[in-house]
Formats: sequence, structure tokens, C-alpha cells
Amino acid sequence: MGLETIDRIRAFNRYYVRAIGLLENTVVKSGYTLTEAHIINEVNATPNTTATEINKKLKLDEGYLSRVIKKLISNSLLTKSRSATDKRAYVINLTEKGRTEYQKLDSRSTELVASNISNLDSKETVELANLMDRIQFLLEKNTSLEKDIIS
Amino acid sequence: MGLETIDRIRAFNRYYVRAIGLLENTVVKSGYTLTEAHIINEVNATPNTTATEINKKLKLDEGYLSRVIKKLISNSLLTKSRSATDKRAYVINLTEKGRTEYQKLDSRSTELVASNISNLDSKETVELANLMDRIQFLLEKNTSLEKDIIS
DNA sequence: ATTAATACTTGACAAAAGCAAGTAATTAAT
DNA sequence: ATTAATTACTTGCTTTTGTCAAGTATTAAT
Repeated sequence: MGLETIDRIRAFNRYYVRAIGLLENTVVKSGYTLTEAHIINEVNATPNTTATEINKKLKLDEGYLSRVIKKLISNSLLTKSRSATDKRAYVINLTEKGRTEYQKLDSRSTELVASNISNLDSKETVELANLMDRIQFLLEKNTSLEKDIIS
Repeated sequence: MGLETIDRIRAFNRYYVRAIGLLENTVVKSGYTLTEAHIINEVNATPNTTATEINKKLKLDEGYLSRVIKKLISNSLLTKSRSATDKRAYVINLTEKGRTEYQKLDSRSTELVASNISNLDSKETVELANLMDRIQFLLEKNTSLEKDIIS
């Protein structure tokens, strides 16, 4: 297959890095940092989670995560209460406001994607999603678990 | 096609953001920040460029860019000299060391991609590159120029 | 019981990035 | 032609983001 195939993959990665960078800016304009948005997403996806659980996905510095959570609590998006089963840990949940904000971020994100593919007809849109699924499938073949990187 | 198609696209974006985040960490371990690496790439791609030209691609804060370039100059990777044709601007180039470092970053990146797809056979690897090309083609359909975002 | 590991916090600090004001050179406007 | 506006870049100041290390409390391991 040759080196030029890898170069094509790298070209895509550069392209997508840039595209995603623009996304990130847009998320930030929503008033939350990307990290905050990720945390909100995580807590939404798995209620009654803990900082350690969140960090298995986000892999931030523990101290930093602790502070960001603190900030989200002081902004009334999250609640934290000592776990009954493990008093070292704190159970984290979204507040009502937190759920509302999650919904906003979520629909905002959907709108953005929709607008970014607005020139595609529905056939092409489905094709795009299929291509993406296939890429993810191929890339995940390489990494049985968790350690997947692409560069 | 329905909302679930957009959700699939968003799922891929999340997946890829994470994958690219891991890439970034790896680049950083090379001793340069991602921003520095991008600048080095740009100067390599277009010699005799200027800060403004670089920033058309990278879209950083001007002041920040100015400082990063300064740092790269003090590390002997770049040179800067007043443009003869426009004395406001500075012509930027790689030094010999800069070229060497570019080559290192470049081959490192190729190696990383290769290792991340090492489980694919050559047929699948070509398929992957084709899928990526097609995605890029579809996404670029949406934006005649420069303003492409995907989220 | 003692030691080690886990969950989290806090203080101090460093790096990355953004904002705003400024200089000098060039281009556009009248 | 002179003034005004724009462009290219720099610098000081601040904020945001992230790291490191030390510490507390709790739980698990031996």
C-alpha cells in the first residue's frame, strides 16, 4: 500500500483536528469550557457517578477536576454528596439547572452538526454517518480496549 | 433520514476528538507544544512566509503567535527578517535545525499512525484512507471556502 | 494492627491563551 | 497630497488551563 496511504490518513487527521478545533471554540462560546461541557456530558450519561469515574474517561489532573467540579457546583449545575458505601468518595449528579444546561448544549451541538452538513442531501448524510461508523470500526479493531490512539 | 443520523455523526466526532486528544499528548511529549508543531509545519510547507500567513491557517491570537515565534527563534528553529517588499512584515523560515526537527516530528507522526493501524491489513488500510477522503470531500461540499466547521 | 492504596482537596506554580493598547508601515479615501 | 483607515506585528497585563506535590480521610491488603 505504501507510505502515501498513511499520508492520506494523516491529511485527514490534520483536517479533522482543525474542524474539531473550530467546534471547540463554538462550545466555549456557549459559556462553558470544553472540559466543563465534557463533565456535564459525563454526569448526564452516568448519574450517581464520582470524580474518579469521570476521570476514567476524561483523564484530567485530579486536582484540576476537583476544582472544575467545585466551580460547577457553585454555579448550581452539579451536586455532590458523600457516598454512603465509600465515605472517601462523593456521588455527583446534575441539578435541574444542570439538566437544562445539558439539554441546551446537546441541542446546540445537534444544530451545529446539522448546519455543517446542510449542503448534503439525505442520501449523502446517511452515507457520511456510514463512513464514520466504518472508520470507527476499523480503528477500534486495532485496540482491544481503551488504549486507542490515532494520529 | 432522521435525527439519529446526526447523532451518529456526533458520536464519531466525540470519538475522534478523544483520539486526537491522545495524539496531541503524544506530540507534546516530543518536546514541542501542538501550537509549536503546527507553526513548524506551516513554515516547512510554505517557506518565506509571514506571521499573518501562518495565522490564516492557525487562527491564533496575534500576540500569542508573535511570542511563540519569538520562542522558536530563540530556540534556533526559525529565522525572521524584515521583508524587503513590506517593511511591516517579517519573512519567516526554518533554520537547518528547524528542518531537522520538522523531519523528526514528521516521521514520528507517520510512525504513530502506522502503529495505530497496525492491526489492519493493507486492504483495510487503503479502505480507511478512502473513507477519510470521502468524508473530507463530503464535508468540504458544504463550505465553498475556509469556513468549514464540523461539530 | 500496620501498611498500602484509593478518593479527593488544597496551595503554589507554570504554561497556554486572550485582550487591549501601541508602533510603524502601507493602502485607501477625499 | 494629506488624512484616515488598515495591516503587520509587538508588548504588558490578565485569565484560563493545567500540573505538581503534599495532605486528609477512608478503605483494602497483609
